[in-house]
Amino acid sequence: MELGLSLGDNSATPRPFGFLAKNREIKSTPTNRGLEFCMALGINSNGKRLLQDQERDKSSGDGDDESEAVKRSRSSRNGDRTVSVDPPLQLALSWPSDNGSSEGGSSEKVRGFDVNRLPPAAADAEDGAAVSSPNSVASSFQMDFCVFRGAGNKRDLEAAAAAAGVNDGGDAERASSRASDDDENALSRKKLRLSKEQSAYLEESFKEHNTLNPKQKLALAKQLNLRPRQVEVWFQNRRARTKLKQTEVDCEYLKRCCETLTEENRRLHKELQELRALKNSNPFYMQLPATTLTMCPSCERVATTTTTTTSAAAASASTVINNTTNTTTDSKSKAATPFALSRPRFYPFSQSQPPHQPAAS
DNA sequence: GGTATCCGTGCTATTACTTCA
DNA sequence: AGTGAAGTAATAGCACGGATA
Repeated sequence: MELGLSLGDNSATPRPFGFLAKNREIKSTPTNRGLEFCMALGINSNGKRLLQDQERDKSSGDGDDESEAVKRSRSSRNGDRTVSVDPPLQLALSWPSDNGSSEGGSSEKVRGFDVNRLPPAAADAEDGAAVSSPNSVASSFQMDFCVFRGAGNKRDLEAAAAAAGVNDGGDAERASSRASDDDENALSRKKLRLSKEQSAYLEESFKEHNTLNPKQKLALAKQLNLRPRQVEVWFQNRRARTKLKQTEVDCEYLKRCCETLTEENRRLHKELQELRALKNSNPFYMQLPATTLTMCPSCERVATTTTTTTSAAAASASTVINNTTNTTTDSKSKAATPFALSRPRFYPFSQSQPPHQPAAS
């Protein structure tokens, strides 16, 4: 198979960079379907990603154009001060079939293309000379292309720029070497799995602070030989996991709470019925003064006992029932509920201490 | 001082991939 | 070997706050 690479659109009049303005026009032209498969093939680590994106665009049809436009606007918006995230160089890739046939054949080849492998031509193109014509402007763009696309996305661009210092003379080199590091990662994985050491270290950092400032992010990334974006994503996902875990714990707690309250309510209702029945059968039975009731000093609630069989106790029991049914609306009564369980917390870290809970009465 | 815009960041939902039972 | 579930890296989109013009 032979790869034919051409700069600009396929029109007869080559205008090296005119296509940048016409990009979307080209893309939407049915006769240029092959042009969708352009730019960055095998040039750097993100060649794979770009190919995947193009493939996704292809498979999802024109419906994705809008989101793509949004993305573009976002990236251009975010990148306009430093560098454009849009590729400065667009390589139009044509796939001449052996029988010289149609675009169908070319798309078939596209489908058969292993995005995880460098195409031979591209592998040779690591130095940039193999893809572009020697006299073309493209070769002078090669470095920039590698550098900026290698950063991956907007946030990496920023991070890389911050790490290297945008205007420093040696930055391109540094960033470029980073990009080539990414090449290895990107080519050898579809999805990175962090090593145990990396995960453990990130976990340790997360224990100290569950968010990162840019400095910490960069330091961590450097230390773990990861991209800052990866560190950022890891922390994001870690926070999400923590929150999810907490939600599960909360849910479990509320469930238990509900069960306990239901059971207690049932019991008190039953007791109340018994007391009323007793009162009706014997109205003068043991009228004890209310002062015999005990009050919990911490929650300021009247403690009821199952052995109390006075009318006053019945009234008290009734109060308890009313209180328990209002626990969701009245915070005070909620806190005062004798069987109110302290809300458990998911503590991922051993050093974390649960908040102080008042002693249950 | 109020307003609009830009930018960075976090959160959430979702996807895509890997691992394991 | 095939499969579904669980775990998780990665992406996209949105909201919000701070900085600046």
